[in-house]
Amino acid sequence: MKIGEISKKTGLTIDTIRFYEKSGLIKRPLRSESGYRDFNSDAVAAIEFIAHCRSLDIPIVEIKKLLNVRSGTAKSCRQANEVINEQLEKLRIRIKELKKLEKSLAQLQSVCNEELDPKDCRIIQSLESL
Amino acid sequence: MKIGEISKKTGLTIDTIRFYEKSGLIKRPLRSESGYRDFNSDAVAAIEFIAHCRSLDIPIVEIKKLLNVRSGTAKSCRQANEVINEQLEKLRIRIKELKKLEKSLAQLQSVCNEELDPKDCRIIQSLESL
DNA sequence: TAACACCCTGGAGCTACACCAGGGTCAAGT
DNA sequence: ACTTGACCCTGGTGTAGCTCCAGGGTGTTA
Repeated sequence: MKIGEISKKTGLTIDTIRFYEKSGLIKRPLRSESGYRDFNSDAVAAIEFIAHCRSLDIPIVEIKKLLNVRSGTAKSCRQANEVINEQLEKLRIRIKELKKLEKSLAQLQSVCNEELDPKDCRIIQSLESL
Repeated sequence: MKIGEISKKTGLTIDTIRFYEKSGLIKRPLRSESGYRDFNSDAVAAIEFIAHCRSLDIPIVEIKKLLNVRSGTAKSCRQANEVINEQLEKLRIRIKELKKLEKSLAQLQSVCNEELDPKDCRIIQSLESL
């Protein structure tokens, strides 16, 4: 399969797929006579695997670990568990942070919703001291 | 005030303050004979304002708009309201996305918490197809 | 043979900084 | 006078995960 077909199949852009190759996430595919990349079905499956991981916002370094488990390079799936656990923990922390931010911004939003002279805007005033 | 003092006062790193200067967020300060930056109290207030905005995760381009309102360059505070509204909206969308992600990851976490042979790990299996 | 869709490489740009090397400055202590 | 240590300077590189671009080759169809 050519890169454009993979792109359509996975929803990743062509640039992204090339980027994954350059980052060592996927093996360098065979090339046609004209130099076009030619992906076999294993490669396609790997790329789809990666796309699924990215849709869960798993960072590339972590995906590499998952790929090691997937390929059987790792002897157990412990690393996969670790990756998911860590990601989930970070995500939950992040959500808490964002909720705090939401409160702060909502508070800020509430203090002025008119078109005042800048000097009188309580948003700006609040941001001075907070 | 020298940059190190500002740094301690605001909690921003020295690099960050220099970065704000380079990005045009703050005016270039006067220099002492030896070439050290020397910030006056207006500059300090501006930097604190920026620090407060960043603590709310407002991006630098948006902070520029707020600074225009703050300085009275804008005639009303409409832009400030817009910035806060937009940020809040984006934030709420982001929180929703992250909650979905959390569900997905939690689901994934639940399917395997052992040390299995990689072939048998349901985390990996799930990531194949999703 | 022209048009058009597709592919290639290498490099720059994005965000908001952090970090580094290599060098100057300044005040205090000996 | 000299050294030490804390501070400051500039310019450049690195981070994550891509996106976009220029300048060029390839392949198929009319």
